[in-house]
Amino acid sequence: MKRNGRLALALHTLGHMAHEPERVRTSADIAAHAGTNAVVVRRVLGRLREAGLLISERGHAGGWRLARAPQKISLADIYLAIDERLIQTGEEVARSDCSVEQALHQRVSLVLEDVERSLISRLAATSIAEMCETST
Amino acid sequence: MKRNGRLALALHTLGHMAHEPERVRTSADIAAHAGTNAVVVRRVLGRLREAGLLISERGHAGGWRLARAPQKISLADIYLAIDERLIQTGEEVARSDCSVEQALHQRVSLVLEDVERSLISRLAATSIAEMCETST
DNA sequence: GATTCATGCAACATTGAAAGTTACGAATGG
DNA sequence: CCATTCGTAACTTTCAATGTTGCATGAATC
Repeated sequence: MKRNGRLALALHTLGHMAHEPERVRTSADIAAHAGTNAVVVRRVLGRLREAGLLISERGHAGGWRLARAPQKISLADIYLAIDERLIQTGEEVARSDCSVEQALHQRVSLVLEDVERSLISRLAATSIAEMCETST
Repeated sequence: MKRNGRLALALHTLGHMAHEPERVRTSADIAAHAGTNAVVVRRVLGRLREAGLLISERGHAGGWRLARAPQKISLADIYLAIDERLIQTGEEVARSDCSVEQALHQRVSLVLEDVERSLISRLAATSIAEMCETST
């Protein structure tokens, strides 16, 4: 898989799940479809499970399925569950004895946080259910 | 230096330059102040020169200086000159025989491009001259 | 002109995070 | 009991950013 992989994998997979919510998928199936590895899938989807978006079951008929109706899962839910920010905030490089550095960091961080909030609210406006309608 | 290094280095350096526009700085000086390497500095500032923000001169009294008044250089100018987008667009992974993938990509890209535009217009509102006023 | 200082640039090495892989344990159903 | 599937740890691979070295070029000074 390319870069930015976790979020892309999560969105893609949940998109398909929204299309057939009843179907239970194994990590191996998902990995094959996404062209990646089952362990990677478990790593990524594990975060979504922790966030309450997915349910996983072990054993013979086990696998992954949505934890709630696809209409109730937004792109923002997924974005927040995967800890992979599209907007690189200035990190923690903040402290510095250089006043220019500090002023700069403060100003830029403010803008970035604002932009991030805006991004999230835009993503929150679309559910994964709407995604597959669009693709029909 | 940490991650996100090019943009941070560029902003930091131009911030200082705005403070003392007349002073010509060598790559070595800038590198020492930023805790990095002179070649890295030249690589990064080279982009700003190509974008017309900086002027570099070789030889004995050579070095780097602003190409125009600091009031005329915005944070957006720097952001655009450094080809390091804070907003990771979906790259070129677009083409795929999977309709869910395509619908997803299209939707997310639209939002990201919009957010990117918004970021740039916010950055354009601040000049590097204003940055050092703030730090005074 | 020789020397010195600085950038320009190419080639290589280092680093670090993400992805991929292997291996094994635990749980579930037949 | 056995096949299946997730959970997780440990290790390897990959790749881009950064750092490093070396040398050519240009400009000022002697």
